[in-house]
Amino acid sequence: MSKCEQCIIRKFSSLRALNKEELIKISGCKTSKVVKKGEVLFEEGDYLNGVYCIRDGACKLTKLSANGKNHIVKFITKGDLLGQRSVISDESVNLSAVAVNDMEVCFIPRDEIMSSFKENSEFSVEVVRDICYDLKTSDDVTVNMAQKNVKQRLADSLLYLHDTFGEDAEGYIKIQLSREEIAGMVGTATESLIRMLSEFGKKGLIEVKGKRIKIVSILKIQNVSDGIV
Amino acid sequence: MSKCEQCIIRKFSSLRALNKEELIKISGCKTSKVVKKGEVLFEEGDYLNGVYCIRDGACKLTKLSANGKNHIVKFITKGDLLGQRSVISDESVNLSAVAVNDMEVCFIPRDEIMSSFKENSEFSVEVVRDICYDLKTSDDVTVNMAQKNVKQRLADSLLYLHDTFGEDAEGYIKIQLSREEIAGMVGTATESLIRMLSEFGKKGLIEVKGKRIKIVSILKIQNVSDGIV
DNA sequence: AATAATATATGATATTTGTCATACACTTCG
DNA sequence: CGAAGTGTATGACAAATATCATATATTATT
Repeated sequence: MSKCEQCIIRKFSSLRALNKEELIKISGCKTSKVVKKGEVLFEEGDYLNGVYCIRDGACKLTKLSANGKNHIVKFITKGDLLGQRSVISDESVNLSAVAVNDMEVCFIPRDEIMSSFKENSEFSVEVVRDICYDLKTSDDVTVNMAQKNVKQRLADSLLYLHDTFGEDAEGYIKIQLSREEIAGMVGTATESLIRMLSEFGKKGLIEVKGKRIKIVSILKIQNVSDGIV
Repeated sequence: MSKCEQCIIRKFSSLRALNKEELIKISGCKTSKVVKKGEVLFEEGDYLNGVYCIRDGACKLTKLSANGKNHIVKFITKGDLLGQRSVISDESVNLSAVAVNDMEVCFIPRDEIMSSFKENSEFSVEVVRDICYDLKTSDDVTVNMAQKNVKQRLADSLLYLHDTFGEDAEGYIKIQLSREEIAGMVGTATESLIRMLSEFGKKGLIEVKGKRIKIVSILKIQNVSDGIV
């Protein structure tokens, strides 16, 4: 079993604030596992008894909406921690987590996290800072969802994907989602999304090759997002 | 100056987890003030050096959207704490706070909050629990904003207002907002909102008298929110 | 390789929502 | 009291978006 003290991944999350003893203790009780693309880490309503540290791969956090569509709220990628909110507030998770590519994750039991949270104020401040950041972001997204039209929201989603996953050698965003999934991020009908994607393509904002999308001009997409025509 | 140890309001927020010494210390350095309806507590981008404890009245938290409209994200009312996110994560606030009726608030300096946060784990857990709850709620709202149509969102907003402010003797929701403000909660044009309000009125879901709104049937409004026609 | 299943694309049309114009109601303030 | 300003309401129309139908492409399965 790999040792947390030597794991670089922890440096990317609030786990960086843990001291050596804490890391050794966690090493002893954590479990590692592989999650294949499409597999479910947890579902809306589940209670987690620990947090996941994402060593590789990514998952989507989704919520089933009132009208039966799966909305992708955000993606969790390599280096991120998953499930802190639920563990700390001792509530069920409100989102489902599904792998969007093959993942490698470590599971750290609840008790370890909570004891560090209570005893190591540097760690607790870090954790809270993360959650606060998420809250701020979520409020911003709420406003965008409420006030922007579908075209603007698609621009936002493309920028978010680009930001989160980066580009491959050819400049394509390093994640492949179905049109239905993207529609579920934007909050629109799949057909509408497809039309808008090809519109963006025709206008030279993006290049589409199957499921792969390349942003031609970040600036132009940003202008669309800001409603600058 | 009133004493925090004797103040009942603190029982409604995470401040309930503070011990007597902490409360006495806060009593000595807190300031109280009255904020008149329409006055601004802080604006998007400000740095707060403390948190507000709302002793009476309410304020709206708004954000200016890309298209220039003021979106009301939520209301903060009697008993709530305001500004913890910004203080703990040491970032500027992302929302503006404007009184929607006359308020009485106490201001607790940053240092007091942070020292209790670091030393009193019961308090820090409470604070984080609150922020986690807000995060969960915010994600839920995001999904609703993205997936529901204007009619459903209006139903949600009415239920939220009813929940947050309660009813007066005649059954009207105990807050008076302009049509423009409600439109800014729902994320729609003011004219569309006005039309929909009168549609709700004609269908007997609500009763409207000037700025005062009465929900006739919570159940029916809930059905609208759920898209059950 | 052929077939089935699924995803993507596009047209036609209905519905929803936004915009602009205008009218009316209500407040405020000199 | 009356004028000016603001908020609310409504009609007419335009634009955005959803829905349904269907075609075509892509992937999976045998």
